[in-house]
Amino acid sequence: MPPADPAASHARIHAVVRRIPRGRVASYGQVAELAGLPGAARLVGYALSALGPGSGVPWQRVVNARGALSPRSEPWAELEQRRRLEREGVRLGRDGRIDLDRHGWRPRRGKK
DNA sequence: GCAATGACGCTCT
DNA sequence: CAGAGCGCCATTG
Repeated sequence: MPPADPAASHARIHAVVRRIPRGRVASYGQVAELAGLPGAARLVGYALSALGPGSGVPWQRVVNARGALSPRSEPWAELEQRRRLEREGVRLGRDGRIDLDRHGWRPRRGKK
């Protein structure tokens, strides 16, 4: 399969994040893998940051592999993300970490 | 077109 | 457990 176009990868990531159900979180690496870009965790973060408000993408459900939120250019967003997740039923530990064992998204290979 | 940067991940020391 | 190094792809100067 030929290499995917830049815009395609972007769209794939976008689609994967959108399928994350409420109350669950997925890691960047996981999203990247599902998007067909294994090992490109950075791309996910970059793609999301490049997006923006109103994109319809629940970016808040994307956290790092440790289940913690990633500091962004502006610290406000981190708090916003945490607040949104808690509102969806996701509880954070004392260290601000999410129990992936409990809230980690387990995609179904329904893909075909 | 090259170099630097960025919401990351994994392995090794 | 903490720190450093390498890989990954796209965007920007």
